[in-house]
Amino acid sequence: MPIPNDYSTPVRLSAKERTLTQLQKWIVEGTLQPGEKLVDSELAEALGVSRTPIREAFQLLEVQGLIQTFPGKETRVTTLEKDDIVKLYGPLTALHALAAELAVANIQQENIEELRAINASFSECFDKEQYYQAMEFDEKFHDTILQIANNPYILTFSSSLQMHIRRYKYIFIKRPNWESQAAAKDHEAIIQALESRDVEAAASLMKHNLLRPLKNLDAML
Amino acid sequence: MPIPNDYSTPVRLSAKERTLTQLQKWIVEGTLQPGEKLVDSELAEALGVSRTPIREAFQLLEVQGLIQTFPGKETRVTTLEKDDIVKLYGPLTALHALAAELAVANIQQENIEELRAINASFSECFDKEQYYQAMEFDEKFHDTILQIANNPYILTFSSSLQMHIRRYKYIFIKRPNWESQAAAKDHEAIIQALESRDVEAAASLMKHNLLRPLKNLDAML
DNA sequence: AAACATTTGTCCGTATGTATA
DNA sequence: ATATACATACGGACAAATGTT
Repeated sequence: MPIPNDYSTPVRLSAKERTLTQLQKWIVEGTLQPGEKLVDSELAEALGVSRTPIREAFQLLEVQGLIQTFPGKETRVTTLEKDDIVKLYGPLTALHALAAELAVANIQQENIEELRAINASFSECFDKEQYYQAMEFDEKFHDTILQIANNPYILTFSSSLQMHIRRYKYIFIKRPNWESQAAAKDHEAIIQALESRDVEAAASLMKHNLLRPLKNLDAML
Repeated sequence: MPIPNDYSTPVRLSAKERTLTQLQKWIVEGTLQPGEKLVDSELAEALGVSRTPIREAFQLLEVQGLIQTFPGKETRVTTLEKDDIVKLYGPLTALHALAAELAVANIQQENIEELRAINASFSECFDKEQYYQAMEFDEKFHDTILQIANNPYILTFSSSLQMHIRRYKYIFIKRPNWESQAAAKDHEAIIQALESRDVEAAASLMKHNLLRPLKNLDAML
């Protein structure tokens, strides 16, 4: 089990942060439906805080593209077009491929071992049919490479894209059977490319791995 | 000249928006120096609004990476490491290269003409030695291709990166001589690649064009 | 057209937390 | 260690804008 690395941050969370996290979760998981109207005073009462933290969270949710505010009028959860999910994969793939290239320059032996450990856990999840947890290990694998690449812009953008992808998955595909064992083989190939410092291969394999779910998408949607 | 598509939004700007725009400008142009402490009550008085719009603008400035808030403690303009400018160019290049690829699928004859017109204006600026305006036409050229690519995520991320690049230029390079005539030739080559729907060439030429300023950077910093 | 209801936008007072003497 | 100063976090009230009856 991965150790949460936000342990150093104080347990004390501001009302704004709690509100933001909660609303993100509700929108991504579909509790708050696409197109649903959000009234800050209602949410304030529901979450036991004043309107201020709600409005502050709204600001951030809007730049993340999860809600849309019509100034002076209303605030709504953004709608989703089923076909637009493909628009997420282009930037995601480009950024992760770049991250793989950058990671080659920075990678250490301990990184290799960590990636292998994560991928082993990922693979085990299929035997146990724990597909949701598999998804989390998959994300952890990719996040680790982003960390090694050491570029804050890639990190920020990727996590934003990842959140939207999760939302699409939750809304349009209800069952958590998104991962295939083939992905574990992809991961091992990526690790080997990093290990042998093969920039081209790392980028190319990364693209291939990320585009894999796109192939089965038509069948699932 | 394209018609700004935010004309439908009322001329009436909220205090929050005015505040945000003003603070962005001050930070990017260096009026508010890197590391400078920001006190909401002071800015509120200076801008003639209350603390609320200031705080709301702070939220957005923080996710844009222009300021950093230490909750309950203080708020400061983010510092800049001169060497970190190269970290901006990786993602920027990857996203614009992807945009060029996507634009190939969507491009129309009128787009070609618009791009040629923008590039002509860009080129003229050098004869007049209007280097600041040249930069604006250069950005307009690239923005137009992003528009044609029609991917909202690329658009958002690129504009964020662009803002940071402007900030680096303002802080570390004072003179606005960042553009070279060679860029105009790059642009024409890109246009031809788009016109002949050559995906590979479009992406490759785009990368080359964007990385050009990076070569002269050492001399300037 | 005008008054109303609803919701967002703004202001300011107070509480809480942090740093310094 | 305690007190004090200061800045931020939050709350509640009022103002402005929008849509409706």
